[in-house]
Amino acid sequence: MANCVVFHTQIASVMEVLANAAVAEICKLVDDDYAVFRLEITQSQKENRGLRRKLQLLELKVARDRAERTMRERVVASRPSSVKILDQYREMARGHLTGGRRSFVKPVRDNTWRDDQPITVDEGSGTSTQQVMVIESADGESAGPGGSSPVKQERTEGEDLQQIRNIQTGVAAGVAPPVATKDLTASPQPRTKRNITENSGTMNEVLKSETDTETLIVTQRLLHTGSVLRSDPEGLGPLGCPPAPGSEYLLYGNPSPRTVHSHRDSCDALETGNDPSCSYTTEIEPGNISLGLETQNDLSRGNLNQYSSSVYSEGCLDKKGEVIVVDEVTVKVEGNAPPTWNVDCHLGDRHSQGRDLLDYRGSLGTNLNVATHSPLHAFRDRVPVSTTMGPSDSHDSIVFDQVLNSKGQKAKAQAVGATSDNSNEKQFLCMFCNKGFSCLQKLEIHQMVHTGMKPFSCTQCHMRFSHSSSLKRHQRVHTGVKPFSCTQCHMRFAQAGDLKRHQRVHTGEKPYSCTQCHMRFAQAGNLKMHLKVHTGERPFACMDCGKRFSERSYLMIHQQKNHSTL
DNA sequence: CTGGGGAAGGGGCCC
DNA sequence: TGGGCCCCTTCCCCA
Repeated sequence: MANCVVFHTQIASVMEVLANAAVAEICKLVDDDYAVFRLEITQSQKENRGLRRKLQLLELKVARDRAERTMRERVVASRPSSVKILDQYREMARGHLTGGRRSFVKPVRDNTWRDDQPITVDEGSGTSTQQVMVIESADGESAGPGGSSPVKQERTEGEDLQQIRNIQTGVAAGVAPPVATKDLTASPQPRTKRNITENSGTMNEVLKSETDTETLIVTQRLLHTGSVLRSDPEGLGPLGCPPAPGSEYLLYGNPSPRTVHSHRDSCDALETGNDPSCSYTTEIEPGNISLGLETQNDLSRGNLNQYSSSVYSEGCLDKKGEVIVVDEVTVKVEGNAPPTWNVDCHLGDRHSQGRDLLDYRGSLGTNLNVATHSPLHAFRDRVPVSTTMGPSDSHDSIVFDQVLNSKGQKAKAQAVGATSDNSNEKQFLCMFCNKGFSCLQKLEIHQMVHTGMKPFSCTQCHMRFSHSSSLKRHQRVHTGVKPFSCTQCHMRFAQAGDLKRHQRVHTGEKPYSCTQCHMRFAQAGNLKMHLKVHTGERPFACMDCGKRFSERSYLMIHQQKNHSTL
């Protein structure tokens, strides 16, 4: 019995020891796990903080962009007709110039600047600057209290503000900066045209007949990837073509090379010795707009479309444009100006003929870091000013971004490679089809085929065109003008080609023959349609009965007759 | 009703 | 800026 008690006692003590050991082990495990968990939690919290910070930055950025966009829209909407504005340089240079340094041109008459003093914005760190030059008349006071114009804007990103201030203050060396850079919140200050004249002596060549009552505002906004006053990498116009003598591509600042220290990329091969460092301005003046800056020397040809054509389609020509070139154009024409040049990009809205764009939509990737020489960026980034733009803009912009982003790198590479070639022929290759063009402006126009961009819009309908001539021809649809009359009959046609085609009726000419039979046709389209007879091609199927037709019109007739519910 | 040809309307795009 | 060519679409007519 006593042994039994002793045995139990021993068992109890062993059990207790074991239990203690187990508890200690458990506690150790718990402590270890707790430490691990705490470490993980700490890391997660850090990640959360970082993400939250990023989110806040993104939200701020979005809000700022939205506010800016709203501001611009208000500006465009409320801009008095007598105001002449050269503005809207929004991130145009994004992608045009990548990395490296950006310089902007010293105002010629600014005494505080030494002639050899470059203003350089280092963007190597990836920080962005934006710069915008705004020239407007004092009439714009009506747009805001105290003459403050909502146009003037300054947008900075992150450290850019400080960078800009450093530039402005540092460069100006404590003296009044060459141009008035104002924050949106800054109280409006009266400006005089001296602001302009102080900026550049060359302005006076353009700013004729200014009145003393006019106030010109020049605001610089450092651009995201370059300056408004950035020198054109190729010494070309906004269309990339050399400004012809007499053209109004304004050389902003002293054209003397000693005053210009501009960023040059690999396109320098096309540079001439005289570095213009020009900043191109296209200034549009609707006919009813009284300008503070007399740049529209002939309002009688104020057909905006003509103007826009001259601006955008004749960059290679020796064309006298009524332009003050400070920057890109802001065009707003509504009302009685028949055609409208929309600065926003219009992607092809054709259904059957916009295949190029549609094809690209599907194949495009996104690369936010690519850059392109294509001024198409300007279209993308510009503020839509035409109220004719439909709600599809955003989508268009997205698509357009995709086009640009995915193809821009290639375009740049091609352009750079082309410019390194001193040959004057076919220097610029289309990034889509590799077709060569001798002029960047021609390339730009050609690339509208691929991008679907249609800057020429009809004010009487929603048709848009990539060529001004197409718009002009289209307008005969509205006017009913048919200048081409048949000498054999009384038929009249709006297009010369229609007349020529019609005359085959009289001549009996049928140049299109079927290879499968002996049928001949006067029109190629009719032959093509006829060929379906041989191929048995019937691509149009009725959704209700499955019957197939060779032509859509047959299908439509069939549906109307047999499935009238449609 | 369907299929097919003739002809015109109109836009894209190059030169 | 316009000419010219090409293309697609649409309408009309007829078998």
